[in-house]
Amino acid sequence: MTFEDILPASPSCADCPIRHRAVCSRCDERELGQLEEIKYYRSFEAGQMVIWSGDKMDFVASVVSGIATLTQTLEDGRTQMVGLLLPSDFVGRPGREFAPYNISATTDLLMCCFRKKPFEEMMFSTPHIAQRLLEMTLDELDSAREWMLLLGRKTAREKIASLLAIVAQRDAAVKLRTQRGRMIFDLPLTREAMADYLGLTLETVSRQISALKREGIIELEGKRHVTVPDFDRLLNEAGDDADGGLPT
Amino acid sequence: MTFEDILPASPSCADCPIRHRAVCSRCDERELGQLEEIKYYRSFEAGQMVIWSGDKMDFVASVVSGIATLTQTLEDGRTQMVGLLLPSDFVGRPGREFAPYNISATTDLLMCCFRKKPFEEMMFSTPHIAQRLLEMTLDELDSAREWMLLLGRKTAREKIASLLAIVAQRDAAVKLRTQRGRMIFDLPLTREAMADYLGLTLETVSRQISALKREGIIELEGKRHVTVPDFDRLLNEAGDDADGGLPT
DNA sequence: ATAGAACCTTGACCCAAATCAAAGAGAGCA
DNA sequence: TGCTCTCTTTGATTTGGGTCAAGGTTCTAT
Repeated sequence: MTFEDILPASPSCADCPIRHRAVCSRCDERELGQLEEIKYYRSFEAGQMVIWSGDKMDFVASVVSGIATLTQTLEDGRTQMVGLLLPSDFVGRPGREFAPYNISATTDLLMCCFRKKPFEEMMFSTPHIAQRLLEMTLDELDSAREWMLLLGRKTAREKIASLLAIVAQRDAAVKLRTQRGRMIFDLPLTREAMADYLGLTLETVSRQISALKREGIIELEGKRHVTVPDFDRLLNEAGDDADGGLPT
Repeated sequence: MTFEDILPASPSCADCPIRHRAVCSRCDERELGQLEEIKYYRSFEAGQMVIWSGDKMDFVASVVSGIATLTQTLEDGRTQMVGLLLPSDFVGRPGREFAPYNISATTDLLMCCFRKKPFEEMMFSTPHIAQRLLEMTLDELDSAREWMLLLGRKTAREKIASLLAIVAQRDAAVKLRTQRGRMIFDLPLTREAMADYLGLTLETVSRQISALKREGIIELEGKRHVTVPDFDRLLNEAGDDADGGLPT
């Protein structure tokens, strides 16, 4: 499976794997050629570490398929997820040598990587790429801050509803349909990973999901397959009208 | 009082008010002249709103003196601070038309503003400025994510200790001395503002400050004037060895 | 000086979510 | 078919921090 299977090609930029959130909506032939030269693929198994916080990170990358998470931990093991990488998301920090978080694959993961040095050189010589990167970073910052509001002020139920709403919307976006009625998708995270994302325990996550199910706000088939019969009703439980916004 | 009183001038860039965290460590004469043409000062009284979330924001700016906060709120009034602007901090979003958060002055505030349009033009034609802005935005993102760990996983006591440690370090940095022993500074925030920053209630903030005082980890004179007799001991209460990191 | 407002502290009580514990459900495999 | 491992659910109990309430401080204005 390649990114082609997951994301429809942009006609002007068919072979650029990071065209969706990154540099390529305005790439010309020369730039595409340059990107082609410095790109390579890496795949990871579910549970595998992509990079440890503090390690040297000599690439930037785009998620082709699978899910990765960015996490931070305290010394005693308490962990907080600070970002979730879904297909088409970009990760990497031009101008930074070391990774600031743990990045790990929660499912099998395929990433399209670019060597950092040449990527940076390209960025410095190509204004629209630097602009695009700044724009992306500002998007991430907005998402991180929206998540701060969730972590600091929302109840457990609101947190769960917000997460479900965001995953549902991301899923709908990937499938190229935006709807506000019935939505069906698979949760890409374990209860524990959700807990780490929301600043809760896994038991609380489980209980709140059960409660939403009991009340008919969601339907569950197995542990992961979710049907949302009425998206607006779910959104209503999320504590705001926020149209999504998730860290990275 | 001008920024000159607060921040030492960089010799190569004496008149550029955003030299410290923004664009000017490598500015040449021509660029300085351009900045001079588009800059203006705005002052605000304590409690005044600088801008409302969603409003058009046609400037970028640097804090000269005073404190400003970035906040987000839910419809029912629960509010979460997502950033704290201290002297020398930069605020603004090249390429964005509308403000994503409320910005308000918590003390009297002086900002050095640049009209956005010409600032952006300058950025697009000057590679080192775009790079510097990207770097700054990545710093903010790291700080926001560090704050996510605090909001999601730290106890009330650890939150307070973390905030005190950060304010102490920022204060020491402005005074151009870095120390790890005795530190003396004034809290720039009310108990309520601290609560909004930390995702707590003001009563809990007050109780935890009292507890730290009772145990001799801090000394208080009045409500705001703090002495930290042993900085390492305070840091120890913060739950990690983190060397600061605060949302902008 | 005095009144009022804004801010802060402390106490009593309560509750949402954490913790501790045990048992179910699926998936893979021998 | 049953075994085992991982993930999930549910129950019982505890607790950190929220809520409600009453005073205390400090500052400003008169």
